Amino acid sequence: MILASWNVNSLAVRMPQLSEWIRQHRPNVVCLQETKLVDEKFPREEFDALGYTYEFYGEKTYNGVAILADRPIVSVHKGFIEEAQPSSRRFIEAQVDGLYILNAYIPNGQRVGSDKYEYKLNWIGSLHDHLEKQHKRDAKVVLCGDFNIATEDIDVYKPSEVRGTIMVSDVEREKIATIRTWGFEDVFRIHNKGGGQFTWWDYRMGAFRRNMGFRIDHIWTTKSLANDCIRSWIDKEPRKLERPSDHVPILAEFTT
DNA sequence: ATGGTTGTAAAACAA
Repeated sequence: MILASWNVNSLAVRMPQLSEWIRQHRPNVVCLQETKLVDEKFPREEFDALGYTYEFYGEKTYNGVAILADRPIVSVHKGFIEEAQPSSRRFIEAQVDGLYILNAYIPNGQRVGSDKYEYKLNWIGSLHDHLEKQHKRDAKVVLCGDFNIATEDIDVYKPSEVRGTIMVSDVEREKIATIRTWGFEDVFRIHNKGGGQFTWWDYRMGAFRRNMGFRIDHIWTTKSLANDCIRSWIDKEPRKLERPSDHVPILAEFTT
């Protein structure tokens, strides 16, 4: 089974690219973030035509997540049981082929020390509570999505330049480490030991051309599923298209 | 330390 995660930064704008990309790669499960669509506007017919089932949790203008699969999606839950603050639509989970698929769009946090940074930390706390209450670390669980955190220095283009700033600050790294130590492994990192492999480049300053990137989109799995993971990779190609998302897809293949 | 760009939506705000 191949699973992909992609922050499309507006599904309305990116649908033609996503549709073509799915046709080319036919991943079995696709987790999307930043769909920026109310549920009424979710492009059901286009995914029907592609032969995918879907579950989505969207809102106007901001956020929004979705799970697509080429097989049935069951046991869907939208949002957490309890959240630090009233729900922005950033989390959806479901079961596909007996795997628990958790799709997260972790808040960006804007600036270290800001109210939004505090919200980011609290949101991750709510995710931890949710895992404690709803999941078992000995089950086959995938947590993927846009984490908005580069977990190690090799996940950024120039650590000395960005140290302490948003997505790399120590406090948020420690916070996301509480999620990892709950019971996850970073399957991309298991299969790719080197640096310079990124999933996001700022739209500004020719960041992509200069490879000024960050690895902030992740696929983490529990131990038993990590043992089933035979490869994981990033597809940079969509970032080269006209009018790209600022993120690219990350994928993982499981024998499961 | 700002500013650069994109998306949404109609002036800022989020990223």
